Amino acid sequence: MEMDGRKRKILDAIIRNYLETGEPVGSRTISRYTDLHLSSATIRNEMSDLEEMGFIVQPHTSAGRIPTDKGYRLYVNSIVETKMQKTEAMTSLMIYRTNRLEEMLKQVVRLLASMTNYTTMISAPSYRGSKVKFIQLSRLGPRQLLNVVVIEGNIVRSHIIDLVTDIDEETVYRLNMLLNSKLSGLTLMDINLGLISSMKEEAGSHAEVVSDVLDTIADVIRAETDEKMQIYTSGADNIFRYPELADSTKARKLISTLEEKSVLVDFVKETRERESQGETGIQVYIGDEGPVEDMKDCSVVTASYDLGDGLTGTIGIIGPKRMDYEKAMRNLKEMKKSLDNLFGGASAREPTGPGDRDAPANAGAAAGANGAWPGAGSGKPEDGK
Amino acid sequence: MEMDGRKRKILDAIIRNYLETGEPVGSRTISRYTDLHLSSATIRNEMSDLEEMGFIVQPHTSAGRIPTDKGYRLYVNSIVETKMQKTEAMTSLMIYRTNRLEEMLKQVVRLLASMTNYTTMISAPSYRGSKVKFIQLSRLGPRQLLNVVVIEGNIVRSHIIDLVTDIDEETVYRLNMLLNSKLSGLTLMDINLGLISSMKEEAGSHAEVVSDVLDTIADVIRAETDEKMQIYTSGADNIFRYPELADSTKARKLISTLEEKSVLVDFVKETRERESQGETGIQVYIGDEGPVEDMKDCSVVTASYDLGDGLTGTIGIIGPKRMDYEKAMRNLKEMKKSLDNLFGGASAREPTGPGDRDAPANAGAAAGANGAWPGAGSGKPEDGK
DNA sequence: TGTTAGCACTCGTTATGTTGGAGTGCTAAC
DNA sequence: GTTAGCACTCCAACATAACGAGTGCTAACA
Repeated sequence: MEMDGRKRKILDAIIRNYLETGEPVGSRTISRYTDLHLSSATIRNEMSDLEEMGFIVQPHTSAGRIPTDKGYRLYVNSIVETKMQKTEAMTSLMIYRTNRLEEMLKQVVRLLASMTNYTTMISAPSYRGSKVKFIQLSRLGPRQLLNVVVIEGNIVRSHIIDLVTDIDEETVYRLNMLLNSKLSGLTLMDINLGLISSMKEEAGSHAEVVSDVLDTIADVIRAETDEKMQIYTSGADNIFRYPELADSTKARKLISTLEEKSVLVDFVKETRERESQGETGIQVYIGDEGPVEDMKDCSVVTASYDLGDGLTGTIGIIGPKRMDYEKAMRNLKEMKKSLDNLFGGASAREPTGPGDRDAPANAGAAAGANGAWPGAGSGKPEDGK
Repeated sequence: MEMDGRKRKILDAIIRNYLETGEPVGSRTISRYTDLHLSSATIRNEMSDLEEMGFIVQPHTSAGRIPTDKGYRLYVNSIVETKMQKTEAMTSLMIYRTNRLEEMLKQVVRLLASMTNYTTMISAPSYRGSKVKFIQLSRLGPRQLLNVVVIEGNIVRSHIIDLVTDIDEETVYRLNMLLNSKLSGLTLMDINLGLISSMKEEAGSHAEVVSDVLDTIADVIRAETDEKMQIYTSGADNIFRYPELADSTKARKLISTLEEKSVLVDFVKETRERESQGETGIQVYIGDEGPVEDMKDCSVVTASYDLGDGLTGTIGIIGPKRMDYEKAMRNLKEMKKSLDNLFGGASAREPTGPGDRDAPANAGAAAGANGAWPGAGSGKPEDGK
C-alpha cells in the first residue's frame, strides 16, 4: 500500500490530536480538525488503511485510533527533517552561578524538567579522554599520604592513603618524580592495569608503597567507568501528569527505574554509540526502541553535550509516548547548545574578566570561577502549567 | 475518662490489626483477636470510649475504627518503653567494602529500604565540628594554584584557584606557612568570615592572592552548611505498596518532596535539635508532628549516627502512618549501631591491616572528590554581565 | 473511481438501582 | 459490668440500563 500525502496528513492530525488529549481519536474529529474537508467516512477508510500499514491501532473495537511506535517514529522523523533545520536562537540558561559542577548539573536538569513538564536526566561528564596533568603525594603522617590527581579540564581527585609501613619525606619526593614522569600526559584510558603492574615492578625497594599508591590511582580510574557514572534526574513527579503512566503499577516501575539510575546509563551508552556511528544531534527512543525494558511505555529524547576538554555527557527527556516531541527536541537542543558553549565555546569567549583565560586547560575553572555564564539573563520556562 | 489496662489492650489490638491490613477494624474482629474474651458489644463500648478520648476515629459512620496520630503516638511510646530496652544483637552490615563514602551511604540507604519496604533517607555526615588538619597550596602554573584542605576525619576538599597576577614558588611556600599556622586546629565553624577578613589585612604585599585563597576556603565552609547538605534516598517506589499513599495526588507530592531533598533537611535539623535537648536514640514523627507539610500522611522514624571524629548524620525511614513501628525502629537502631561502629568504635580501632583502614580513609577522599570541581570563586566575581 | 450519507452494530463509560455484609448505637435482660 | 439482640447506616460489589463515540459496510452520488 502506498503512503500518499493525504494519508500522511491524516496520520499527522491523528498523532497531533492524540498528543494533546491522550484519548483515542476518531474519524469525525479528524474530519473537522484538518483542512482536508473530507467526511468522516472517507477518513475512516483512510484510517483503516493506516491501521493496516501499522501506523495506528485501536485499543479496542469501536474506539478511536492511537499511534503505534511506528507511527510516532514517522512523526518524529518528519519533525527532524522539516522543523529542526531552522534552529531557533538559543534561549539563555537561567542557571545561577554555582561553584560546583554537580550543582550545575542538578540545576540544568531541574530547569529542563520545569521547562518541559517531563522527567529529565543528565549524566555527569566523563573524561575518559582527558590527560593526567599533575600528580602529587603529600605526607600527612608517618603512615599516611594525601594523593591528589589533577586531570585536564581541572578535574581534581584526591584520596588519602594509609600505609602499612612508615614512609619518609625523601621517599615521597622520589615517588612524586616517578609518578609524574610516568603518568602525566597520559589519558585515564591509557593508564590501564597493565601499565600499573609494570610500574609496580620497577618500583624496587618501595614496591609496597608504590603499590598502594597505584592501586589508589587505579581506583580513581575505575570509579570513572560507566558503571559508576553519575546520573541526575529531576521531575520524576511529572509522570503523574500523564494518566497512562500514573497507574500505580507503571508509576512504581518507573520511579524505581529512575531511582536506580544505573539502568539509565544504558541510554547514555546507546546515545554515545549512535553518535559515534555518525548519527548526530538529537536521538529519539520510542517505546521499545530504547534499551530499558521497564521504560517501554515511555519515549526518551537524548542529546550529547560537550563541555570541552573531552568532557562529554548526555542529557535526556523522559516522557510518555505522546510527548510533545517537537518541543522536547527544541528544548533539548537549546540546552545542549548552552552546555556546549558553557566553558567558552570558541565564539562565546569573553575577553573581559579577571581570570587568565588563555590556557585552554584554564577555561573550565576560569569560566566557572568568574561566573561568566553565557548570556545569564532572561529566559523563561515556556508554558508552565 | 481513665485509661485502664483493658482499654489499652484493645487499643493495641486495633492498632496492630490496622498496621497489618490497612483496613478499618471493627469490634467483632477485636473480640476474637485478643485474649480478653469479650463480646463485640463490650468492645464497642470500649471503642466508643477510646474514640471519645481521641485515640481512634471512624473514617465514616458505621465503619471500623482507625488510629489517630495520638493513638499511634501512644503505641510508639509503649514500644520505646518496653521492647526497646533489650536491644538485640547487631546484625552485621551487608555492605560491600567500598571506597567512597558516597557509595557507602547509598548502599546503606538502599539496604535499609529493602529490609523495611519503606522509603529511606540518609544525610551525608556533616563535619562542622571537625578541625582543619592540613592546608596545602600547590602551584600548577604561573597563575594557577591547587588548594587542598584536609579536615579531621580525613575529609579532603580541593579546589583550583585562578589568579589575576602571577605567583612564584617562594610566595606559595610562604602562603602555606601562613595558612597552616593560622588555621590548622580550628574547626570549620571557628573559621568564620571575620577571621578571614582579618587575615586578609595581615597578608600585606600578597593581599590579593591571600584574598583569593581565603575566599576559596570560605567557599568550602559555606558549601558545608545545612542548605547544601547531601541527602540520599531510596525505595521511593515503596510508597506504592500502601494504597493510602499511592493515589496519584499524594504520590506525586511525595515523590516530588523526596526528589527535592532540601525539605528533608528539616528532618535532619529537627532530629539534631531534639537530640541536643536530651532526647536520644530513635525519634518518631507521626503525621503532623514532622516539620514537612507535604508529609503529613506519613510517619518518619529517624536516628542520628556518628562515624567518629565529629562526623554525624541522620538516617531515617519514611512510611505510612500504619508503618510497622516496631520493626522500623529495630532496623534503624541496628543500622545506627553499625554505622557508629563502622570506622572503629573504640574496640574496633586496632589496625588489623590496610584493608580495614582503607575504608575510612577513602571515604574521606570521596567527599573530597565531590568538591574537587573547579569553580571556587577566584576572588573577583565581577559578574560577566 | 473516489466520495459521501446512512445505518446497524460494538463496546466502553456512566448512571442507577439492588443487595449483602460489616459495623455501629442503643436497649433490655442477665 | 457484660452480653444478646435489633434497627439502622453506609460502603462495596454487582447487575442493569442508557448513552455516546466510533466503526464497518453498503448503496447512492458526482
